[in-house]
Amino acid sequence: MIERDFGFDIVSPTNGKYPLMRAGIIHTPHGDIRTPNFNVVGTHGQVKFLPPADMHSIGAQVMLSNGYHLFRRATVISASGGLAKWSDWNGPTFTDSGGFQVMSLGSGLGKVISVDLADADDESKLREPDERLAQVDDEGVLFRDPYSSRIIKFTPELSIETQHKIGADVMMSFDELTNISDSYDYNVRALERTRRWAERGLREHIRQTELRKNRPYQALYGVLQGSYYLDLRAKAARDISEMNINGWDFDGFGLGGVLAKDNLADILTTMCEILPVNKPRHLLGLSHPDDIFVGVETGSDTFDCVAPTREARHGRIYTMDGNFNLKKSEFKDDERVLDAECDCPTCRAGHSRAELRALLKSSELSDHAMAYNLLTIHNVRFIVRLCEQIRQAIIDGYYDEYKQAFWQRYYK
RNA sequence: GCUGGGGUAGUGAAGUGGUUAAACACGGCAGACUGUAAAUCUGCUCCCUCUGGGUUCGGGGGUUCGAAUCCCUCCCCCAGCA
Repeated sequence: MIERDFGFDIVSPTNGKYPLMRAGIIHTPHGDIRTPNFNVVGTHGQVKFLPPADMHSIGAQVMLSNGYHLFRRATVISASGGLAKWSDWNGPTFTDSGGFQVMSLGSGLGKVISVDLADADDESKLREPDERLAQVDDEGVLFRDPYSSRIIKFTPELSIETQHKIGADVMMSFDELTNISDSYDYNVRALERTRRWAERGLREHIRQTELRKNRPYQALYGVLQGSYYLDLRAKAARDISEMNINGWDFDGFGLGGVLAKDNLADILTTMCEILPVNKPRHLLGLSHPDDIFVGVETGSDTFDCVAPTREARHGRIYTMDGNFNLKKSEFKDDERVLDAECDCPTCRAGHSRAELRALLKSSELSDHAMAYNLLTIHNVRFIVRLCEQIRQAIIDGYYDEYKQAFWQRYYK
């Protein structure tokens, strides 16, 4: 049996009001991750407009990339010593499996991801099968690149093999994320498929781990689906946490496809009550403050989301008093920094809203790049700091007070 | 002064006798964004009492059933020649 250079320690006292909530430390070959933590998304192996030095300067702990997007470069990354070294981030890394793309390039193509239960069970909202860039069957997913027309058949085995080549500290099992409009019956079938894919992925993981004995151990998280159906969520939690092949099981869990905002707490509670306490859980794809609070309270340890980086580029700025759109004309002559209390390098350097707005709206590409960098630093720092403060509040026992104070200002 | 080209939304422009002029692009204003087909996407952008109605193609006049479009004249811009 191979030594697993991966572990999770809970460092917070138990909390009666939130029995599932915890602060902890995830140990990886590239360093410890203090949780709760926001993992910054760098799909293609680097965070857009946030180079490694900036990542470090704002206290980011993890970069999360994607095995699907890095598929063609996996061999090069492997030869360069793995994702952490290749990207020059040199810290802990996660990779996603490509499972999200089953939905984003498939049934939900071209649409904003719906989190509205009004769209639930309404199959008319689904993309027509022949228009999709991702076609699912039991074997795997056929991805079509719209630019090159290249076709890749992604299977659980290929996803895991690719993620092993990329060499992130934590990998995700290949799952099928369903659309909120998919029917219950479809979700039953998709969940069973995801369960079989998890098992195939775990087998491949064992094989790859033994093949790459000289490399640092890469943890594999099993991903749970089930849409907003609590019975399916419970089944997923049992199936994935009980999965065991020759003594091998999952090192942690990815909570996937949690799109229904109205139902978030119930979905997460249902899963985390069943999952073993001593393994870390990653809540896939969410980062709005209210989602993080709910996630933390119901037992999630790490988070990731494209929103802080994408919204920064689009001029949506996070502050303690809520968000604002920097592109609005009212900020044209606003000499204040983005957020008076912010400790990010952008705010500390005194960049004003007026200046940043001008850069963002400039016709010069180099000005855009400057604005994107400064704004991404700010937004990501906001979410990273939120997680740091939540962690401290959990450990020191004032979580509820912290949450109330934050909530009253942010959602006033 | 002469010759030629041209004046159409904030800007650049399509339209060159006949469906309701203003397509398209940029700019402007607002919105969206949750495991990144995203430095993206959507809407609005002449005026009004706005589910409708009205005014406009540099100014004036003319030809015609009908003119941004043809003619005359004036003004302005650009190029060349004096």
